[in-house]
Amino acid sequence: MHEDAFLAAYDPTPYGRLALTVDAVLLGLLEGRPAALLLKRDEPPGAGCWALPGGFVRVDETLDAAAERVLREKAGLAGLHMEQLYTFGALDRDPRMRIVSVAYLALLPEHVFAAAARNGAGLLPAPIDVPWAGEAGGPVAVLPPAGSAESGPLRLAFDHADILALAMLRLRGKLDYSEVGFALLPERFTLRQLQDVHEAILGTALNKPAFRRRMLDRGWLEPTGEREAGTSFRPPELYRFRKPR
Amino acid sequence: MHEDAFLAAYDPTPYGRLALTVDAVLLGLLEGRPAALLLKRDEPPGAGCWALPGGFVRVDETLDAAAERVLREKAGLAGLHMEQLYTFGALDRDPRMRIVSVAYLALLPEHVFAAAARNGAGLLPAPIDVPWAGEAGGPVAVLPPAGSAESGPLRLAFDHADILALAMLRLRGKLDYSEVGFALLPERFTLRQLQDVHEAILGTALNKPAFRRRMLDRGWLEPTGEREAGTSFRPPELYRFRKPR
DNA sequence: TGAATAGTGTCTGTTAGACATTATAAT
DNA sequence: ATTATAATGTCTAACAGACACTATTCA
Repeated sequence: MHEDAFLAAYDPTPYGRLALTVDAVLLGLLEGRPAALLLKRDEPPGAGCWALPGGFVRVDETLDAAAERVLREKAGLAGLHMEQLYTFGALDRDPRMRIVSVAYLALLPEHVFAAAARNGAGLLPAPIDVPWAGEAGGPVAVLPPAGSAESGPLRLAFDHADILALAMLRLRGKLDYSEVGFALLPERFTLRQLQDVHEAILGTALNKPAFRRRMLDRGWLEPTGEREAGTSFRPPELYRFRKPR
Repeated sequence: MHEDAFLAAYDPTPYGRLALTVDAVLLGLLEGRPAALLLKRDEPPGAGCWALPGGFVRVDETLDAAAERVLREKAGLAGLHMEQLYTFGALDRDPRMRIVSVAYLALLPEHVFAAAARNGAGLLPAPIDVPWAGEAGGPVAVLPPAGSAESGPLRLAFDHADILALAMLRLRGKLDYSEVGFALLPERFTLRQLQDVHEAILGTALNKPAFRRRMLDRGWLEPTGEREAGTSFRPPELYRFRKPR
């Protein structure tokens, strides 16, 4: 096959091997706080640390397909919307060899998140401590879930803390104008639950009437006519997310 | 070195070779309209088409470093801010082999853009026709510059039209709340020029008093006290961009 | 009836668009 | 003076935050 002028100067073989992986940030809510699914690493590098589910990109699959495969094989999940987040290419990300990783982000509804934590081998649902640091975001701390044997913030392998921090920042940025807030909730939810999600992700308190107005005016919420049961006070109405056309 | 459980199942070698490149979207303004620097391809694949400057990522350089090297070697430029845009991994992007490409975006001030077009071998500054298609963006058309031998919209090689379209969309999205609008202008500029840049990128007309207020209230503009020369009417004041602290 | 939260009405300050008006330089 | 554009003032509508108020269910 004819080499063209554009690429001829950069024959890759002399420069050695480079591997490509995908890492999946699987976000959900744990007791109303943002949380991620992590895998415990038993062996080096990063033994004893926690890591994002990930895997190598095969030569015959797209990046999106690799991300979906990781989701399926590592977390037992399928059919979720996954969005490419960023590609991490530091030289020393992995001590074994040069590995560039394309990070993906998926948001898991309540019950899906819980089910994945039960079924995915070794998956730990870990709350993310999101410091309020303005637009810049800042480093996140990942805490052990209640009842875990771990103590103190979890140590994350490789640059996975950076990846998680960027995922939270992206989520924050898209929260106000996109539908991501609904992706973390069950099919039917109350406005209070929706506001709790927003507050947990943003790390700030929100004004109740203004939040209600904004959400209802947007036209994405459909009242179900039903109300939440089991409260010891006035039961709130349940809403459903209706896709905007 | 000890293979760990997480990565053991995905030894990359059985899956064949995969190459990683960077492609640079170098945006500037041509007669007040957004434009990109492109390279003419003389040989297949994509002979006769235009392509973004790009090159393979070496095993001992980061993605950012590879993007800067491409900028230097293909466009003769250095010291520009480059931002990672997206990673493109379709299977048939390049007919020769599986190539995943990390796209980068750089914004070139007026004179830098013009100089690069003169000095970069085979670089063509091509105006981008940005259809106003709401938030979704839509496909862009790249037109030949005035005086060019090309006729009709330029044919772009590989998936580079997609990359350009995404770059324009990203630019649009960041225009209102970030400093990107200033990156395309010379050091001193008038408010009218700034508004023209915004209108060209957004594809819509903007309200003049509101635009002035918003820009001045933001505190990023410093009046130089000087005025533009050579006008046949009241000369506008020249402003300078002052970095927010 | 009290407690607790759901849900609403109203006021106010901020901001953007529309439009008219004034300012200033060249000819 | 005329002309063309710069730059500003003012009115109004939309919207968000603050806060108080009413509504509804269970204990």
